[in-house]
Amino acid sequence: MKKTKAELKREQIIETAIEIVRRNGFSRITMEQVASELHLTKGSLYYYFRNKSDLLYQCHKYFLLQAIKQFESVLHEGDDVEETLKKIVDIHIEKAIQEREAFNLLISPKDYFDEEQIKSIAVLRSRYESFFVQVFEQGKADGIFQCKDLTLAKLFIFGGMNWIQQWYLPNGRLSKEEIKELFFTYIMKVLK
Amino acid sequence: MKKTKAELKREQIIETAIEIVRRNGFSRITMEQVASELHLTKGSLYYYFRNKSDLLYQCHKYFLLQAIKQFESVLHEGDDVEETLKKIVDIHIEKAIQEREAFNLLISPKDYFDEEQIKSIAVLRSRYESFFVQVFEQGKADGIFQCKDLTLAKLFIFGGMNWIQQWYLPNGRLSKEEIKELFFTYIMKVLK
Amino acid sequence: MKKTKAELKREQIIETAIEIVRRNGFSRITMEQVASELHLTKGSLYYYFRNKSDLLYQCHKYFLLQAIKQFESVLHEGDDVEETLKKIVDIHIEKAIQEREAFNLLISPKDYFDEEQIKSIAVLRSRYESFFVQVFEQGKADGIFQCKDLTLAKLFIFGGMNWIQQWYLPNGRLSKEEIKELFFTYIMKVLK
Amino acid sequence: MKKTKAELKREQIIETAIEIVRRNGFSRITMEQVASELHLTKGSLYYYFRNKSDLLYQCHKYFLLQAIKQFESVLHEGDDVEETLKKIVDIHIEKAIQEREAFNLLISPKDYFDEEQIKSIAVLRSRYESFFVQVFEQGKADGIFQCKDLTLAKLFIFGGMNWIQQWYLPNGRLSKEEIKELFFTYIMKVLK
DNA sequence: AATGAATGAGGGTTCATTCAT
DNA sequence: TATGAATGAACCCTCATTCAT
Repeated sequence: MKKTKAELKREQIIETAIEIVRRNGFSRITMEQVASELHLTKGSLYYYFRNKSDLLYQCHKYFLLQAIKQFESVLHEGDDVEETLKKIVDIHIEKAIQEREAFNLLISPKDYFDEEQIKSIAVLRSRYESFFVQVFEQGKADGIFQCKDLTLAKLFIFGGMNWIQQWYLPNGRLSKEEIKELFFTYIMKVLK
Repeated sequence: MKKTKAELKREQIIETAIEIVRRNGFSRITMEQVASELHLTKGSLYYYFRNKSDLLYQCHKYFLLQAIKQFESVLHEGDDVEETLKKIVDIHIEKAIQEREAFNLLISPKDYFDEEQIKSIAVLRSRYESFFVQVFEQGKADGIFQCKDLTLAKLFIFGGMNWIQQWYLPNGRLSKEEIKELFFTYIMKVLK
Repeated sequence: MKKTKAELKREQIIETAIEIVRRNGFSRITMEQVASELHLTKGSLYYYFRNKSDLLYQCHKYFLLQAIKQFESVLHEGDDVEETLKKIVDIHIEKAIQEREAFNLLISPKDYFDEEQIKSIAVLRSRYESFFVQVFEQGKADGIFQCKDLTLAKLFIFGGMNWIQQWYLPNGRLSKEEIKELFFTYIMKVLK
Repeated sequence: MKKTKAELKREQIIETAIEIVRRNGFSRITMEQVASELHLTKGSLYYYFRNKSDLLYQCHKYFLLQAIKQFESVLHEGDDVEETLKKIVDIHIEKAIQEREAFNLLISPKDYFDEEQIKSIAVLRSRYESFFVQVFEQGKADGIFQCKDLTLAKLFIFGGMNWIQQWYLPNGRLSKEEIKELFFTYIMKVLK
């Protein structure tokens, strides 16, 4: 189970790349930048990653896995449906706000990756989203949620939350907590 | 009120550019491509637009204005709140689906434009969104909507709708019409 | 002796071009700029001038002729050698300072023009310089100047004066008048 | 104290660039040309220099430093004021004649560089000019030179010498040596 | 493992110039 | 006379990628 040196280095590069995305935005990251931040040369990166797309894909994966882990620990707390939902909504919104740019690693790049990579990402995404799905289904089973087509509702709700990234400003009219609170009520309304 | 030749040409270029965005995506459009598609040389474009950013900005504007016009004609039909809302939701969703990449012209580029342009876009965007806001407010005045914080709700709802662009597939489980129907019910739930 | 309309327009263009050189520098003038300042289009300039080089050449000529006229009126005042020299030195220095950028019209562009134009400019330049030469020769005839090789001395002196353009600053240690005064003494020293 | 390979290459590029300036003139050098002359691609130059302005700045610096070195070795010969002056005047004139276009690296580009670069160039220039200043001051201290305002005189003299570049022709009436000789006498006259 | 050096394809921009109307 | 439209050649610059060492 031990990681090889190369694997550790690979992780280190990924973490640095994510950090850069966080700071400079997804679209503005360059191989040069990643390398120099690690005191490496551009060329060296190609020892660890086939190309830029590959590196970005790994970042994507890494970021999603981290988020999944967070969700898992929440689910283990065994709260009731509503409490659990509140918690994972809070986490997701927190990410959308806090990570802003890196959040794009969680959501889009669509046409950036090849077939293979997209498939693999799709799997992880759906694992990520499954936490919401599970809670929704549980709520349905418990008779709390009567919403038609929970799968579509999930997409609507995700959209609402992810969109935050587009408009949120630190010193806006509402505090982060207020937003979370209100969004939760909207989500509950949709589901009920 | 007649348009000069140059203005017509400018529009033609804008339409071509939008078409290219539709096909290839917002981030992959080049001046070269726009020019060649119009049987012009790169240089000629600069007769009509100061630079790429200017062209893209004009596209943005053009696209938004078109959408606004559509909304206006709907509003003039003078239906009740719910019917009006259904109509503009349909239009917006239709755009998100039909335009896909060009839809990005309606939403994001954030850091691509300069101060001035961003301001001007902000004005148009808010005009676009104001159609929703009006309906929401009317609904509130009519006592139909009890939702707390309609401004935030609007953002939530927009997010939900815009997100469609990310997941919609022509031959998915649900038809376009079914999606519109269901989304409308979600939206109504949020607002009530 | 009347000037045709076209000739007048040509002059007007030349004057505008010189004005632009004055403001923006010799190397940064564009046809576009000249045209727009005259409320013309680029294309129209080519009705009056074969090309940019031609326009610039005409400016050169125009500027030189003006300077020559100034000198002529001074010479007609019939002062003695030293007084005359002081006057034309003052005028030349004044130009170097006041015109700065346009002054380049008086001195260099070397490799900008074609054979024909260069020859023609050479003639005018030498007419311009001849005022100095005349005074020098007169001084020699009068026994005031003993300097070896007045032709070379002239070049040395011109260089000294023209160089002002490179270092002069409006609020420098010395006033314009002081500079003129001192330079005149240097020049006299060289000639004696 | 050894130079790295990269530094050597950088020097080689600089030397090539200077060579091109010598041949084609300061204003007509292009990155493309520099690259092709070195059997490199344009892109490669950007490995060594941040941009064209940077390359040209380095050329400027290189050229000035070479000239300074030459002066230094002359000063170490410990001649008297007049002999030293003759030597550095000869060197300067030699450069003005021999280098012609490249000589512009020594004098003008004014508005081509950024603040930082201009400052750095100013320092080197003043170091270059300081050799003349030193000799002038020594001459004054020795009672040989009575000239008023040596600083201004220096500018006058520099102008006279630099101007050579504008008019010198290899097969002119006077040989290089004659010019140097006569110019020296002019300079001495100004200073005395 | 890592580097240094080089590549090459692209992309944006400027501008003198042309020419039919 | 003048314009509007278009051209095309030049140029600068970026960056992912390669590869011998």
